[in-house]
Amino acid sequence: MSDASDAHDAAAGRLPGLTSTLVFKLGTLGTVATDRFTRALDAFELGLKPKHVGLMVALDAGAAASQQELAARMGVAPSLVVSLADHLEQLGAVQRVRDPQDRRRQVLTLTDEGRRLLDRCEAAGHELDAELAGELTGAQRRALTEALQHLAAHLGLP
Amino acid sequence: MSDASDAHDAAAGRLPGLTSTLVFKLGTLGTVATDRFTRALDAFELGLKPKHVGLMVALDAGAAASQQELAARMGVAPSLVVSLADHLEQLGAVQRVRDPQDRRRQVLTLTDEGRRLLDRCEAAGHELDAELAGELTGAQRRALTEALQHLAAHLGLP
DNA sequence: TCGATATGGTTCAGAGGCCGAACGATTGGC
DNA sequence: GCCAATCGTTCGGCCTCTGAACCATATCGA
Repeated sequence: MSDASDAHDAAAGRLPGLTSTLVFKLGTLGTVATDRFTRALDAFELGLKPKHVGLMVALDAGAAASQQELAARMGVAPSLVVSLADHLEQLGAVQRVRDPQDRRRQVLTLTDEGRRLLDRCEAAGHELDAELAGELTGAQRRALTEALQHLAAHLGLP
Repeated sequence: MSDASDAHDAAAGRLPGLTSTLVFKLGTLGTVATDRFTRALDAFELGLKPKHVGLMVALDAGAAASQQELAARMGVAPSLVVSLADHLEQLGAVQRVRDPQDRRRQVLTLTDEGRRLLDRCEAAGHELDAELAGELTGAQRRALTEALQHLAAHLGLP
């Protein structure tokens, strides 16, 4: 990890710097990414925020789940899931069904409309990918995706 | 990017999924990263948030700058820089000096105390890096850092 | 069977972060 | 020497998210 820029910093009497850190890079690039994604969603004019999409992804990922389970998966307060689900239900993207086995639980499922919406989000995601990583070589892009995949897996994320 | 998991999804009648997207990965991992960094800063008990560190990094990166320039660099409203600088000044990490050439401008500089503080943040960053990427091979980690570097450079970030 | 306790969902008030519109101080153009 | 532009600051408000109530339902124990 001692590359040319580090050597330059050292010559200037400085440490490598926080900017060479993984957390820092991930943090800043993460904000940029969600920022752009937010704008792309705004273009849909459906009042969607990244968290709405996060909920749909969580729904799509596993078996039908209660709102509490979803909140846990998303690392978010259950009360937030309520409002997210409210909005998605209003859009017809999500369906709330009382679990007959336990009538306290609301089982959320993605409707066909929700699938279509999620597909649109995915398309937007790919566009942004091209925009972001357009100047990376195929190999670089592959390495990046793979490394991020490892990281996510290591942290127990989707 | 058609790998095994994509093939699996396709077999299940699904598209590759938003989760295979770069924006999505960057977004989620970015939140995790800033989340952990925030907690690390909390341990300092100085009331610091990632944006404070961002300001210090911006100060450290270039020549002495006015608050407007810093706001532009950080992609943030000038009024926010005021409160960030207020707090850092109160900690003795930053110094405000009126530019004699243009007495409207406040020139911010990092004090020695600020440097020490920034070093502590960097140390925390490296700890988190070890925690995050501990299970990656050296080559993977190098590839990741390099790719993120490319991305950041392409977007005009530090 | 019935009461006590726990759990899922919802509502609501409020904390926290951030922006945009004002405003005073200072500058540069004419 | 006035007028417009610019810098920093203050302040009001929006938006997001959480935690504490609350009702409905379920489970446990006697």
